[in-house]
Amino acid sequence: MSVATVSRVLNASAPVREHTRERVLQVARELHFAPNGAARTLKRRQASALGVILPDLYGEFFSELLRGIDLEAQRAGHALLVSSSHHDARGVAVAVRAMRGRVDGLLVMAPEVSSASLASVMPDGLPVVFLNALRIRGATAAVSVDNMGGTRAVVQHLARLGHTRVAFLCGPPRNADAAARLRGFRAAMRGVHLHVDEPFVMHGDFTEEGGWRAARDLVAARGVPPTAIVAANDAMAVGALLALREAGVEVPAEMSVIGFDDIPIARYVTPALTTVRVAIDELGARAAALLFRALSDPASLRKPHREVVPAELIVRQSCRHPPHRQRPPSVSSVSAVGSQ
Amino acid sequence: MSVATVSRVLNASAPVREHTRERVLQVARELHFAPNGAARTLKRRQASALGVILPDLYGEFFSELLRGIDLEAQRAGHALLVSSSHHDARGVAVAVRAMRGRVDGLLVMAPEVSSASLASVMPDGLPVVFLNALRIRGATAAVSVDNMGGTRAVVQHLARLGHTRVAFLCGPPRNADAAARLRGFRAAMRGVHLHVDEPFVMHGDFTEEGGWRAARDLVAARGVPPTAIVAANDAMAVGALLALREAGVEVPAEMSVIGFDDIPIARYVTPALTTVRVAIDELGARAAALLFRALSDPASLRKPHREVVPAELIVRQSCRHPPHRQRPPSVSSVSAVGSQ
DNA sequence: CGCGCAGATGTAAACGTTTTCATGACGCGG
DNA sequence: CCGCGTCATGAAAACGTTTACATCTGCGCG
Repeated sequence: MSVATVSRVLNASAPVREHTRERVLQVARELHFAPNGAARTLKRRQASALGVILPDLYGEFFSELLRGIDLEAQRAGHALLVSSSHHDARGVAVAVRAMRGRVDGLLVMAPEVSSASLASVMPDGLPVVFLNALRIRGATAAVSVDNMGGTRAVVQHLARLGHTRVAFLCGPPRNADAAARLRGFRAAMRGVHLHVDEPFVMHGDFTEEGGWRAARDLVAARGVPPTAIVAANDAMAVGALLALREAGVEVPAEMSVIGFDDIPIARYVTPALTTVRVAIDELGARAAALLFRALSDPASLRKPHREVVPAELIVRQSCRHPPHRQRPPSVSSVSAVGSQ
Repeated sequence: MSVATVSRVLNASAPVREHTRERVLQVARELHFAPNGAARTLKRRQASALGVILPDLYGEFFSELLRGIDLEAQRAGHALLVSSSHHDARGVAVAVRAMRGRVDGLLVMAPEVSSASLASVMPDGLPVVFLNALRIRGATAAVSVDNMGGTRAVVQHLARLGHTRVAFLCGPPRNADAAARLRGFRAAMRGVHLHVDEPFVMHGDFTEEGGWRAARDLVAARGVPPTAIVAANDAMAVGALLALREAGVEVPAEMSVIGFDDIPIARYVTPALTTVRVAIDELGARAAALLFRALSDPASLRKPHREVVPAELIVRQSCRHPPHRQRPPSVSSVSAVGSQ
């Protein structure tokens, strides 16, 4: 029998007489035959795979993200071609080139790469959905976290508790999420008529150690300390918690700490971390779903599409009202206490 | 100019005159040309990709594993084709078939699939390295964690502290790691001449909730309780910690708890969890390295090769010597205290 | 009884590369 | 001046599928 018949049997793409069908299947089983994916992709012009380009794979964030993507891809019968450790535009470009012809679409997360250079390395004719990226020039789709809303919730929560001197621990300078969270913080502080003390805006890098260093410096600095620290992510908040404990500053009695992301660890630190929950798996799933939509309806990519996954405040034990000012007893102090 | 020349320029596979080379590159840039991966794979008979088949993607374990694999694959210029959620033999078979012709080798983790059925679904002619699997029949390679050594260290630690009544929280019944850890526990207990009380061997499922349930039942049971709980993984140990706190049992004063894996959370729970550290990323990296070795030297797959990554006891705060027996004061009690 | 038609199967082209072989140009030694 | 080796390039086959088209076999209907 001919290769064509075999193909028809295996794909059920055309009627084949029962007798020959059986024989083909039997022989296929005997020879452990499995079709060659590359040839199939080449001919069909569809790879049944999605390319995923990530800056890194370290930590729970990426694990969750991948899980969300995989869930959606699996449902559509697609595999995932994953490539990580691409921090700069060149790295992303290399990864994209390597994926050409082996995937049907691309999910790209490169929070540290500028919008312009990202757009310039994207292949034409391959649908792309960006994750957590800066606003991308040109007609593209993107899914991102509601960083502004999340930080607004944080600031409003602290303001309600009575905090006025609030410090902010930034993420890496060129990171899109980090930048958005700082912007959100500033805007929200304006919104509740609070002043942002510039020395209270500290540099960090999204790592635990960075948070630890920043908090250590903060409590060591002279001058009136803040009563609350807002970290741009949970890892830094956890580091800050550690530094504060080492410095003998009690949380939340003397200092409130609040994070962002709600990584699993947040529940387990002492005191449990008040933070902003982001459904990271949903971020991935939504991005994948968006990509599939673009695949089935290429016209939908014409107009830029942007989705935002919500960020929700999770109140735990690391925030409380600020401590009373420690002043020599006086009329003004008493009245301040009385005003609570 | 011809396609052949273009191919030679892009791969630097044969001398091309400088002038034509320039021209080819220029045009390629203009057209944003990128070679088609499927066609390349088909012709070259090498995909520059590794297939990774996992049971799941949930939690830090897989994130770390993938990171280790990716690190090694990246070094060799290979991409990763990831497929997860394959718990049974059929699921693995489907994934394997889908990867045929798109990868150069396979990394398979299927701790719940029996060795025989796993062997039967593996394609011939494609190198495979198993992760954390039961002993596979036939000539294959595998990398696994030193579960026996890890549990031995745990038991010896507890024995040194003076524990005699030790409970064990099993993982899922058909899971290879879970089984090995239980076997290791029993063997080690025999090794230190301690009796394993069968009611103290509790069923679990590697989840936090499973650990919580088991610990709750344990303290609610009548009879003399154990003085230490060994969990087959950290997630269950964390759940047990929670259940004990809820039941008012103090850890480590009244009960010691010890885990396995050293997931990041372990450091942050209160009390910090004593556990066994496994370099999960190394597990992945070693498996990938082994696969690459097999690729460059197919003969090396002839003889089965097995690697074991070490497991190291990490002492934190969740284990202490057992509490003194609470008996009505008597001569024997006093002498027991005196004997310490 | 012959023609057309439907259903089953074979043939061959095409997908986009890589690579072998052939061809042409060129310089050099005989 | 010719033959030969070397270097650059073109032509074409091959990789393993899918699929449009051709072919063949019956069968029903005019």
